[in-house]
Amino acid sequence: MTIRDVARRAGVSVATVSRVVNGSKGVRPDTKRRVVEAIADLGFAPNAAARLLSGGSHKTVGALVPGFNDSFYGRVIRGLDDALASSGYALILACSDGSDELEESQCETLLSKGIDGMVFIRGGRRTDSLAEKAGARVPVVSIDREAPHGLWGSVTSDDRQGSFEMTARLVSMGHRRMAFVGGPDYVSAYRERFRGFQERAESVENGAEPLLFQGDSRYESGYALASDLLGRGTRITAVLCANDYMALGVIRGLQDSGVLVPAQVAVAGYGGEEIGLMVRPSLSTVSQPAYRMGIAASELMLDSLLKGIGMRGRSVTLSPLVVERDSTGGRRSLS
Amino acid sequence: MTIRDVARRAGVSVATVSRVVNGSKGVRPDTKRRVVEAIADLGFAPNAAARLLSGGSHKTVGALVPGFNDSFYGRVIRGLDDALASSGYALILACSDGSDELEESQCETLLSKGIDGMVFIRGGRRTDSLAEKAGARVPVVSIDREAPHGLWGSVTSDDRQGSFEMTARLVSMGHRRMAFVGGPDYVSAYRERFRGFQERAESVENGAEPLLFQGDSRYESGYALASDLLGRGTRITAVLCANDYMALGVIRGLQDSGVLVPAQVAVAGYGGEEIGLMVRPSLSTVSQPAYRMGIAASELMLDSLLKGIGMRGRSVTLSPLVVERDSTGGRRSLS
DNA sequence: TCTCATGTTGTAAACGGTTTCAACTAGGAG
DNA sequence: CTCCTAGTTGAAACCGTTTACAACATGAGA
Repeated sequence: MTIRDVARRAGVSVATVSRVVNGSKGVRPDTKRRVVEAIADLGFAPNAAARLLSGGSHKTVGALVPGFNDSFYGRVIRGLDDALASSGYALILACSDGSDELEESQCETLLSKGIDGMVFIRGGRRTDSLAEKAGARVPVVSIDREAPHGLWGSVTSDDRQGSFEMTARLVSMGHRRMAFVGGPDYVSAYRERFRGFQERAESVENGAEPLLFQGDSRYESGYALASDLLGRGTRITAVLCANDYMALGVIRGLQDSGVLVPAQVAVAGYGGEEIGLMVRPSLSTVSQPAYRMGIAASELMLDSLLKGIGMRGRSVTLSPLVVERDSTGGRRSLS
Repeated sequence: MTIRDVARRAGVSVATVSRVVNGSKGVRPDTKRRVVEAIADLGFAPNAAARLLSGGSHKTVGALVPGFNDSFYGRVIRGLDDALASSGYALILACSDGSDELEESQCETLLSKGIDGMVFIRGGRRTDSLAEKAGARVPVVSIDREAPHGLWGSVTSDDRQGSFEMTARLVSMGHRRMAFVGGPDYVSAYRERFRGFQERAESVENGAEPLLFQGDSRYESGYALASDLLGRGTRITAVLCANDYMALGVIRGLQDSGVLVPAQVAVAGYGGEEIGLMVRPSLSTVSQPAYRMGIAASELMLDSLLKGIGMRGRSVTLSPLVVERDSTGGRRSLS
């Protein structure tokens, strides 16, 4: 079933069929009708590979996602897709499931589909080198991960600021001894979140090292760390976690040890996951502008695709929003 | 940068380069070395479109996902991807975001990438007609949605059975007046879940119509329906929801009205979402074998792709698992 | 030396579209 | 009637690969 079959059936040349299929003008109405009929009769659908080969583009951007557990990814994807779609571009995804090897092969898979651009969302240990390789072929934007030396486009939210502000809120509520539950070190976002915490906490703890507990970003690790938090000599009154799932884990862990949240210990998360509204106590968190990050990444991408603007050094940083809910709400401000 | 450039640089013909690139044998070692060097020097990467056009296949399957809020989708995707990858197939995704129009265009996008097969996960009102169109081009499998007249492959879990069993558990715990919170009617899974509930509940309620409250599958609708549940004359002691998010909403709604869960009203969800473990009371639910559903769908697909087995009438039904946790645990069995 | 099998390499024809350019048509102006 | 222009249409080149087949070289066996 090729364009030639259609041409034969309609009694015209392949060029004419191509024109009809692509809506080019310069085809007489009745000729066009004949062709359209032939297409319908034969159920013809143009071969994408041939089309792509012969000059065109798929008008498609690929995105590599670590997984779908965090609603963050879903919101980013919606932003990406909405903005790309309005310029006629499509988005296809591949899932690395947080594995470094898988990430590499999935990246190759996407690239081999003839995509026009590539978006990396967060990613793992080796994502930078992948992005560099991909960058040699198509424009690249990374989301929620800093591009080393500004080698490609990046969209982040100001994790340091968000963390700083949330910590400041905790301090203003009277907390003096606080702990941070961190995530894997190779995620720049997690490092920044600790930095923001550190910067605000330090000034209030008279030189005591800010307490850092290392988690793996999942609920279970938060749950497990709860007992470590309690085991400390100094009494911790507030905990900021590098993401919402660990925060939930910490809350459950504390509760299962008989500690009241927020009355005895305040707990805050980071990310603005929707689940934070569905739990009791509802979770205080720093909400990431995920949807807008997707939009911003698309805009960077479209600048490059449509206007040929290079990616080098282009980066956008959005501001997160501190959302106070019940998990930090038990204490009244002492100031 | 084409195969011709490489050929020129290595001083061989394009055929030889192609042989080296594809690892075909019949190339002298030193010739091969020269070609490999030329490829490395030039940074050559074969053009996928040309490759695809000239006989090959991408070895790629596409999947259409409604969204990424439910962890169900993530688990299915992992199953799909794992099983496909072990046969050398890749998976690419597109997200319909629950919108019917978007679903159509995304489907077209995937198809136009030259995929070898198509998987529909759940889907919306118009998914069947889309699947039919897609089925004319490539093998199709639908997950968690029945294929009308067995026109293409389908993998479901036995929603009626799961619902029936959970209801039976509630009955055996002494509940006599129960309600069901349903989801959108066009999702066959939701209809089946109601049927299972109905079948078991009827026999215990002396001919009273089983109570059905219609939700939209989201947390908020569950929350909103909680007051309706309370408004009933008859006192409801147990609620089964068509999915976990609505169940969480119902629980929060009841709690906010001062009703104790599970002491006064037992609430169960459906789906086995991971979030069910992170809330208090932890959520009783019917766990869907999502990962295994992904695996099963891949197997159907690979049967068709590798062995040429037709899809018509092929369907797999897996058994869900009743998971009792705290949200139904307050009552002791009266039997 | 001739023949033949074997191993290596090159030529050219697909694959299914898009697009350039030339050719043809019809109609209006001069 | 001739010339020119605008509107349609078709022939053929091209996109970058794979692969069937032909061609050639080499060494062994007769």
